[in-house]
Amino acid sequence: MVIPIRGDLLQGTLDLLVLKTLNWGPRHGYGIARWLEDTTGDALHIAEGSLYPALYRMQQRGWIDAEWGVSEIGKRIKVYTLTDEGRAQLKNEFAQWSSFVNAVSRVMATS
Amino acid sequence: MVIPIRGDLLQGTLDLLVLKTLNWGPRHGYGIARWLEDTTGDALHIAEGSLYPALYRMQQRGWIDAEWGVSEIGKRIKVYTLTDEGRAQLKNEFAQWSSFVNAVSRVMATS
DNA sequence: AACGGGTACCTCGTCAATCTAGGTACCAAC
DNA sequence: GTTGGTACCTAGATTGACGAGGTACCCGTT
Repeated sequence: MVIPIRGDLLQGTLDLLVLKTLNWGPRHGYGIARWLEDTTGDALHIAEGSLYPALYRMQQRGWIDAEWGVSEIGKRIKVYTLTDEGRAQLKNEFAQWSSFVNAVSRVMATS
Repeated sequence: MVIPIRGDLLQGTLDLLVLKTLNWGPRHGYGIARWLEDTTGDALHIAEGSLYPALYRMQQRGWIDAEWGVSEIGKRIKVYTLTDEGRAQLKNEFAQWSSFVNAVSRVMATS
């Protein structure tokens, strides 16, 4: 049974997930969503209405670069690449995430 | 060094933390915040502007009961108690949280 | 007497981010 | 010719956390 994950849990983590995905190499938006869903066994669902605004934000912040290209099957795609700033941000966000998970775990583990 | 935790990470998790706190027994709002900050070594900061609205929401949803009382030092306090529904919600939210952390971990662990 | 600081509650307005539901476009398969 | 997949986008609604403010009482210090 797959437990549905509420959207507000994703809040503040979507960027981290996207940055991590792009750390493996350039990818286009749709591909990022598919990759994330695949590697989490569909535990995460990446809504397009969340993803595209997020990609836009991250581009504005200089974390990723974008350029138009063509996919293997001939579709017009926008390919995103991690910048140096993006790599720094990834490191940063992962540290925050770890620290947060750690804190919550400490609470949940109390007895 | 303490890594500051962005507020959006807390989004969707504050309820879980409060429910878990109340699972140890009745507590008042201010006390809940202090307990959470203490047990996480101040990794989490519970803002009152987040906490009190959250308590109100959870009461409306039937997860917690509230009644006025007096603290050990004579202050007027509002004491919250977990309901059966709240206990069910705690179980539910913890399952979702675990599932989510698991999914993110799988992404972050890829190599 | 005045002040700062701790306990304890509350609310208003702002902000940020996700999601739903729509839309466009092309192509392959049935 | 209609469904379904790939691939992009946006507008509006909703939600929740937060900062900043306020009230009230008490204690200890200046």
